[in-house]
Amino acid sequence: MPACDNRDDMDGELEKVPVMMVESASETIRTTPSNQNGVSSLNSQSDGGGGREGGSNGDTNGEISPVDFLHLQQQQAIQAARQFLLQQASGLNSPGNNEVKQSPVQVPVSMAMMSPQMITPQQMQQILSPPQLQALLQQQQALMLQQLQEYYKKQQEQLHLQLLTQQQQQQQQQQQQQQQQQAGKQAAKEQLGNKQLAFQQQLIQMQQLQQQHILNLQRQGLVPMQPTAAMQSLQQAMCPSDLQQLWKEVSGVQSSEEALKQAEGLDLSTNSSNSTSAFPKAASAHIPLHSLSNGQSHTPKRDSHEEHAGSHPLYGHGECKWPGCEALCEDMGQFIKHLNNEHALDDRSTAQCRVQMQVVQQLEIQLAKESERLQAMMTHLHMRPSEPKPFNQPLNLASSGSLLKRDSDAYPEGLPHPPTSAATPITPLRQGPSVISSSSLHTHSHSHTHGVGPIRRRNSDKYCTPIASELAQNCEFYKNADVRPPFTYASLIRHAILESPDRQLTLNEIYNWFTRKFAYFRRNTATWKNAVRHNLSLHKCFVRVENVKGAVWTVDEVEYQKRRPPKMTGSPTLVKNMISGLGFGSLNASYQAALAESSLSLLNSPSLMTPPSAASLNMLHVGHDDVSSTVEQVNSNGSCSPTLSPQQYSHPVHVKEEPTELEEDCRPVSLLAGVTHSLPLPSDERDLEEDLPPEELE
DNA sequence: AATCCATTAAACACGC
DNA sequence: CGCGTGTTTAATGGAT
Repeated sequence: MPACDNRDDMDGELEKVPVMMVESASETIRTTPSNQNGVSSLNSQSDGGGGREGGSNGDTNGEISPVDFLHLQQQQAIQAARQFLLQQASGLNSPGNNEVKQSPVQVPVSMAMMSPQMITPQQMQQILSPPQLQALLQQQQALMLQQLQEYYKKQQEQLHLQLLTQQQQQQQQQQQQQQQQQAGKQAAKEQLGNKQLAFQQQLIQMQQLQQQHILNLQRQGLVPMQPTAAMQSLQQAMCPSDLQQLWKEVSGVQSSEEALKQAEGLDLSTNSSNSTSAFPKAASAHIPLHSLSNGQSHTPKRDSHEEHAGSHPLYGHGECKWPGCEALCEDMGQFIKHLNNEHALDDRSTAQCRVQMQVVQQLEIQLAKESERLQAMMTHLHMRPSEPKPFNQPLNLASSGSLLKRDSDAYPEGLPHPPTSAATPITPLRQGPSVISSSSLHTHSHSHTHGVGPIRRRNSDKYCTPIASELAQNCEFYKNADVRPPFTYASLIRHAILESPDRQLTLNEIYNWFTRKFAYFRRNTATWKNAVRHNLSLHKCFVRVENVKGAVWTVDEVEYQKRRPPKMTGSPTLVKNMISGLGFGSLNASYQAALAESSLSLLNSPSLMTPPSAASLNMLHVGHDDVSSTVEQVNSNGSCSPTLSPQQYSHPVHVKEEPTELEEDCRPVSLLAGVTHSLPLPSDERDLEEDLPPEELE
């Protein structure tokens, strides 16, 4: 997917190149950026796509080398095989006639769960389609099962030898006799009738040895520990029900396990249930605990030891929420009683606890991965810092990075932050326009499809109500990111004009405003300038006022509001559209509402506007003016409905009519520009200014 | 399907 | 004449 996007980007760039080249030749505006852009695009293309900077993003995401893929395949297979192995191991404990309540069976499972090296099989899932996974899994499972079965048998023989020596030292001849029988599984099974304590002890020892052996193997990497198949299914579809199912499987493996054992004919069960359960429990419960807990700092805390203060995380809706339990408890007291009875410190609980740890760990890994992917996506779609950026690559990148970062840090709480996980320390990349991101995305892709930039989304016009807040929030972004703003020319022009001290601008000043505020408009100048002129002339809301120095453009706010669809109400719809546009339509309503609310709160509270604005102080004069005027607009405009604002703009409107000579004489329009140049500019701003053709040069 | 609107392109006029 | 500015027309396409 990333690759495709990149390709599209490239195509878009390429298509634009000729235009830009032509324009840059005739444009007064600094052409260096455009030229660089074109060149870089061409170069990257001549590379045969090798220059796909975007690849850096994609690499971290979905793409995987063949080697990695093979590795994953092996892990997958091994994982499946491990499960088989474990089940066999558990088979050692499990008596011939398994009792449902028998816990020893679960011990090996718990061991299995204590995977020291958490390899993520979900990588596999990201690459393969479910059917592919299924087929692959089955195939490899069969293979590896066979191999491991043989291997396991060898190990068993070794264990038997070990046991034999041990037995000779410690045991009596009688026991040895038993052991010989045990050596052959079938034989052992046939002699089930004779249960002797000593024999059971031997079994226990053997089991311990086997477990230890498995552990050793695991440590040596011979038997990589991985989440069980259940864990993987959990990753594929992690819903509560699945979790519950998993838990039931884990805590009640008897059935499936037994079936498997029988199928394999490896049932080693020799003794009858009751008596055995005690030993393996005690023995196996500790082994995994201590020998396996490398890396896993948290030792399972048992709920029975927790203090219960009215509520309990494991108790809710009258149910015990212990994994796979679902026991009904009428009240807390009953629940605690149940907890202490049913989920006391035993190997089963321990095993379940480990599984839960595993689950959490897997989820965290998954979360980290998804977060990383999200960041990469954001980076690619919004910032596109890795792309062969047109203008001032190093400078702009550096400056934009810091700016963005600062902006991000300064973000008010209420702002719709990206749902990045707190668990994953991710690079503090700014996600671009916080509110308009989707529309800008839309825009961008659209522009690519058409070769030449800007999109004209009608809906984008709807979005222009919040334009003030949008720009205020993301001005840094637009200044540095080559993203077309999701606003119509008319709204942008209006904003530019209203933002000016006198609410009037010359055409050239409007041009400069565009280039100053949007990196996007630093290229394709002929196109958008023509569009600006066209809009100025076309829309009644823009009034040309003759002036000594020529003419300035003002905004007839009444007219402007007139032409706007009355329905468009503001953030909620906006956010909704944006979310859907982002492909997050599945987000629950509450989250959407939260987003909408947060953006609304922003619009309604000028104070919240301060932080972002502070970041824009880099803009110096522009920044300041921008802030004040923006906030002003936000208050009126942002309070929503365009319907009620016209009056509030009456002032500007009037200003425009007065402007004539007196105004002009008092306040030359060029004053602003002059100030701009006299002031020291931050690096990026300076860059921008250099790019500008500015009237201020006059 | 019709209509509106935004965008883009382009032709043209005018003044400097 | 070239350029900037401004107006206008037409085509296109998304949105309603």
